[in-house]
Amino acid sequence: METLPPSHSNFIRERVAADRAAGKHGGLVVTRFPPEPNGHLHIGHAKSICLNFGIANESPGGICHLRLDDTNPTTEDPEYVEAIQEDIRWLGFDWHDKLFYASDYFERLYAFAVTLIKKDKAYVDSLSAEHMREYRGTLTEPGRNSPFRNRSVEENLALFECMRAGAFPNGAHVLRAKIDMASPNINLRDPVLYRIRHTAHYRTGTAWCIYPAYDFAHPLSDAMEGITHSICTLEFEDHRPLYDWVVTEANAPHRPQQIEFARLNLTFAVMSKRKLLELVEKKLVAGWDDPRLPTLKGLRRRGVTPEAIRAFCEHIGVAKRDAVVEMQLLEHVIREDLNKRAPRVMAVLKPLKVILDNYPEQAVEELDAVNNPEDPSVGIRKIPFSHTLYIEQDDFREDPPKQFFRLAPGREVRLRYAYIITCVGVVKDPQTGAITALHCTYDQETKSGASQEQRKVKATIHWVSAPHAIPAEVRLYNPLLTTDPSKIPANQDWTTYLNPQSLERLTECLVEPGLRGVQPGTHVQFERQGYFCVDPDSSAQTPVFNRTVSLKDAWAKIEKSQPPR
RNA sequence: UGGGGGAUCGUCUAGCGGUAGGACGCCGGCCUUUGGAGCCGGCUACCUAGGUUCGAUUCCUAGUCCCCCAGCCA
Repeated sequence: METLPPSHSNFIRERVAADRAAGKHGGLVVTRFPPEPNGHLHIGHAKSICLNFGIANESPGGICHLRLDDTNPTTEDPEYVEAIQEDIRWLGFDWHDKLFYASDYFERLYAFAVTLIKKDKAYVDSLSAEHMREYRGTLTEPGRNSPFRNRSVEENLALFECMRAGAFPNGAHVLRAKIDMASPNINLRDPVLYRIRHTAHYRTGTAWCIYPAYDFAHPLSDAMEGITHSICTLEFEDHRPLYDWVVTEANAPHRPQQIEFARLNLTFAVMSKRKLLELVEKKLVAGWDDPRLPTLKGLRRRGVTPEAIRAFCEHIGVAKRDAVVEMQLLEHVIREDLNKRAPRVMAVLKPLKVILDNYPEQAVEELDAVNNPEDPSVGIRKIPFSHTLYIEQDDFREDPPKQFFRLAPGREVRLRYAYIITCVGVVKDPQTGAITALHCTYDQETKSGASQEQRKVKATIHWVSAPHAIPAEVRLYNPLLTTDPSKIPANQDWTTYLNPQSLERLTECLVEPGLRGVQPGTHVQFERQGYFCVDPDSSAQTPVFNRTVSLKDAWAKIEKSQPPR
């Protein structure tokens, strides 16, 4: 095979294509993305969104519904409903007018339940939760029938009606499917279909005090919407017989096909809803949009574009085996995307003063700098150059190790878009011995672009002009976890694996003057350092930058592999 | 342990009885006024054992290992 088909095929797309070819569902493709509004979307959801919307979009006449799966009023919140929609739109997908709520189906779902009761396929059980658990049996032992399993259809109908009417307290009764308490598939041992919850729902208010369970509401919602392919994650695989049972026994008007795939796992990332919520609630992170989180809001604030996320989802593929994707792959697609679009600028994160002894003290030159070597159409800009500059502390070594090409006493480097300079002196704090400034000389003949200058230097470093630079804050992010989440023992407090260095705030940074007043959300590359995104915390005087991802750093690798000196 | 799934380079992922491919990563080299980007080359894989077949990653059998299920969560 020489080239991959457009939009990497996978076993699900193949099945959908085969169904279409066979004329199943009249050749129609209707998918759905069914989040529960009890948390914010993360990159794992993005995989599902790309799959569901992607498949629909590439099928003629195909459509993907957005359905808020809001059947549990105790955990859900309208705040999430809005946020979910915002995130999906931001990712670049459109459900058109196909926005649905499971809660809108409550009346019809109730009718389906009545149908089931009338067929003697469901009954009201009055066992307590604890007793029900005992009656359910274990993985190896069959369950036992509830003593209430043989209630008459009439009694069940009456009881269920009373449940709806609010005659009973929470937990007094449930509606159960009547399937098989001895089934080797535990999900088929008379699963709960409805439970009593005297809790107001964010959409239906107090209209209901009984709420349908996932296993009942989901297949029927799919069926009512005419979903052809109901794509979900692996843990629902052994619910599929139940899904099919509900559709059949409730006499649903349509039979969707459930297909399961493996959810996304990412190294060093917190992906579980529970843990994400814990981080936010315990204020271990700044909020749902903390740039260290793999939430869509966090990634966006960090500076990851929707295009990069979609490319990532394309790269990781879709299969049924459990997999943990390396963070490096995400970083790669982010760099690939930002390399093409992010304008280059110069910023010094940890400044070291450089005095050019032979440069006129009051002189200022405007130098030409290329905005993006990958995109000539964005042109050039002017940057000021003067007698006093700042360079990166990391770009100078008093005692340079092997293969360190940057500045050192007696050595020369090129200043990007400017001149070649030579280090002629080191100023130290007499007290601490810390290096406070460098004296250098510049070579007038080596001005960038001057055609006569052929001299090669080993390194080019970035800089800013001291009198012109503006102060900035830069936030560097490192993995939130010190290990893969899968390697954390279940009996241990996972928060002990939080990386204390996950956020590094640098407040003494200096950036080139053109960055004054940049709009939040702007992407830039700080030359030689990485891609950064302007944070909403920025003020008119002081921009704040989030490091989206660093540039690949060949020197860091060399240095790491060198024996310690 | 009953049931349901899954095992292909370090990591993702292709393969659909005919030379095991791609991406990330890693290692070299070229190029370079970003140690960036780009370009070139290299590295490493079919869970095990049998069987069917001219030929098996693919089909069959028996194992092994991993994941999921005992919520009135989804």
